[in-house]
Amino acid sequence: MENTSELLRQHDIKPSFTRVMIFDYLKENLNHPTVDEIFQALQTSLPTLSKTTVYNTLDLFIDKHLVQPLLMNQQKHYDLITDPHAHFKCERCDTIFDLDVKPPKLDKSTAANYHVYGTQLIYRGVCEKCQKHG
Amino acid sequence: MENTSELLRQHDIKPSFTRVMIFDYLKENLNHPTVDEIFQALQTSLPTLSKTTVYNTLDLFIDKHLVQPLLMNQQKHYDLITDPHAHFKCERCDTIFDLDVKPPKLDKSTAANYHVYGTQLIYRGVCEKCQKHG
DNA sequence: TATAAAACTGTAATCATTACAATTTTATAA
DNA sequence: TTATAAAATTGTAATGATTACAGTTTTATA
Ligand SMILES: [Mn+2]
Ligand SMILES: [Mn+2]
Ligand SMILES: [Zn+2]
Ligand SMILES: [Zn+2]
Repeated sequence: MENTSELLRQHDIKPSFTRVMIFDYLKENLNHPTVDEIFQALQTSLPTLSKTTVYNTLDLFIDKHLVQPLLMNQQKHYDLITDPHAHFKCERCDTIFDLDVKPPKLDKSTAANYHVYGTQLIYRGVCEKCQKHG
Repeated sequence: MENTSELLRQHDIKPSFTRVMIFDYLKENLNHPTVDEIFQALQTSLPTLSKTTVYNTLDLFIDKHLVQPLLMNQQKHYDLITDPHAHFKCERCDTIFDLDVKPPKLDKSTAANYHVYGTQLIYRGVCEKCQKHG
């Protein structure tokens, strides 16, 4: 168990109470929550929380490369950047599953002209449950 | 040079004039255009074209696995499915560059529970031009 | 030629995200 | 401590890409 405040400071983020709460929520919920899910989950412990703050905080985390946004059709999902892994997006139920597959690193010659922050490997299709149901 | 009408028919799409035009535009413009770009480009040759038709047609192409949507923050970009390749998204100028890298295929055991339509490998970062500019 | 189905159009509604001004909290210095 | 400035947070309004939908045109079929 790591210290969130220290980790945020290491990434040039002042660890306000709200920011720590949002970060810890992401750490304990690696199932790619949306802004609404994060907002609703934290409302009881942070009654004055504003949805704008959730947006701002997540954008800050993304800027500092602590969080990766997963763009879905309807709304963004957020994933703490931990071990490199791939995702499977079900196009029926819009669930994002983790896959234990590492995205390939760009070789030097291909990456020569780019400054690469992060990598996403996404498989699109239909999950088992949705295949059965129809 | 392939015959578009025939190709569409092979994918259960009735090759209307509008659909062929939109498909051919995508074939000749592999730079990941948006709906607005497609719409504006085709307006001169199809003066009565509606933006809704562009949306509907692209959704149809996606359903039939002819086109892959690339989700950006602001709006969707569309890429004809041809040779497997990766993308680099510049987070400053929102350009999507093609990379000559093949996304890895899921091995049988990992893909056991999923029906995989397509794969996306996306590198996020800053392109050369944006690095220089600031 | 009549009828039905499919394709297309135009406008209105949706809704996640952003902009922005006001307020509260936190840091800094007299 | 107290005053002042900076940063963080809030709440509401605006934005804008996408979708819904009803009406119209085109195409297929009998
Ligand atoms: Mn994940
Ligand atoms: Mn491409
Ligand atoms: Zn599913
Ligand atoms: Zn750029």
